[in-house]
Amino acid sequence: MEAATHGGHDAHGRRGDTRARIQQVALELFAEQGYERTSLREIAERLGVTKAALYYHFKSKEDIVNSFTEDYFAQLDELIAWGQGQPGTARTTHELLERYIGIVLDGSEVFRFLHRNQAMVHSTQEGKAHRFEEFRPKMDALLEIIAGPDAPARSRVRATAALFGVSASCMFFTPESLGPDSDAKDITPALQPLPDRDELRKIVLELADDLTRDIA
Amino acid sequence: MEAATHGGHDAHGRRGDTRARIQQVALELFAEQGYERTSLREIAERLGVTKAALYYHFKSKEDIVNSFTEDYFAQLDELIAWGQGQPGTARTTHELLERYIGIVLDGSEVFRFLHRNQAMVHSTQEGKAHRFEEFRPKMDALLEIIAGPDAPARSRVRATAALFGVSASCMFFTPESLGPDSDAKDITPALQPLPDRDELRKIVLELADDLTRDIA
DNA sequence: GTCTATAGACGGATAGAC
DNA sequence: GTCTATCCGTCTATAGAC
Repeated sequence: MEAATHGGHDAHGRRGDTRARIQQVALELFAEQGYERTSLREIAERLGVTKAALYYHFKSKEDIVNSFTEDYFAQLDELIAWGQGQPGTARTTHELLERYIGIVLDGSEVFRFLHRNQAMVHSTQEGKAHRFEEFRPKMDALLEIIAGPDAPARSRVRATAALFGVSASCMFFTPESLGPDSDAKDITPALQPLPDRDELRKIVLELADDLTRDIA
Repeated sequence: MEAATHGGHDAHGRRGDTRARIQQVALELFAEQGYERTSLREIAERLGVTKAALYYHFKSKEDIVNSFTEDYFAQLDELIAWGQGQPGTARTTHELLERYIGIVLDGSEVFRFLHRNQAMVHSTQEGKAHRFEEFRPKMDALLEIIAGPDAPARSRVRATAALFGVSASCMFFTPESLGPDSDAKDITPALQPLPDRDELRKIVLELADDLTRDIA
């Protein structure tokens, strides 16, 4: 990921992949400060370009968001499709959780963004149709695969806690948000030191198993 | 709560408690749509007054928020103080979780607001000092009481999952957001039917116990 | 592909009459 | 306590030059 893919004759450290850089900076700022509190001016400034340049690469502010949520949602869809085709066994639940954890861990910055902009996910006003609205139905689908249809309250609650406990843990114990600058502290004290990725994966999976062990 | 406290000689159905009504409507809208996406104009409109009227009761938009987060935060502070004065036993953890669940359940609308406006909680820009910033440190304090100081990664992750799994569950399985209007559906299908409050409390406490059973 | 300049809307907040 | 009227800032988005 560090080495250049083809030569690397960058002029002043930055190539012509402006589009990707916009996505990267936007995701970072949206996740950190929130979508509404981040203006295009701020994104442009940080990139050393002007607002108008952004509109060459994306047709709107929301379009930037959609560009990096698409991959994430596609992964969830794939997981759901897989889960729905499996028998409703404990083995399926375990594997589903394992894969889900992988997705969250891989896309933890996107997940952080979704988490910190929940308000967007839940209410769409006036024609605006961001892709986020697809988020909740996806979580519901996962819940139903885990708990099964028409499951008792206890099962549904535990499945919910598993999914969200796992998500929150992955997010809090993953320092991906820290850009190249803030290396030291930003991390809440109670979380330190951060476990490494594989250890975290194991701990989180165990915990999710504990929550879903005895449910339908 | 339904009966009037003193006579009830309301003119046209609404008393002079405008301030309380502002809080109520604002909380509802902020929780539903998000803080930034809710304008003072919208709040005023729904109350049948003008923006300027709001400024008689509150000095700013943020001031409205602070007015209803204060109680909630005070309860958390009380809980933390209590927890810090207890021995680090399993019994303490159990009771702490029980009380925490009570707080979240009682103030579930406020909690929903905090959850859906995470971006505000995490980044404060330019002098603005909302009380939210106090939220994360409080959660950290609770985590430390549960896991103990210098606990291994597994303990800290499980404590985190317990706290956030519990919170998310309480929020999702509590229909308090539904105003007087939308009585039927708004609730995500996978959660229905909603368990009653006491059943939910029991289920959630059990789950939290499972997660914190074997940790420091 | 990136810039300057600007349109057009809407936001929070205040002054002062009633 | 509530209203009308208004100020001033910022935002998204676009037009058109280079």
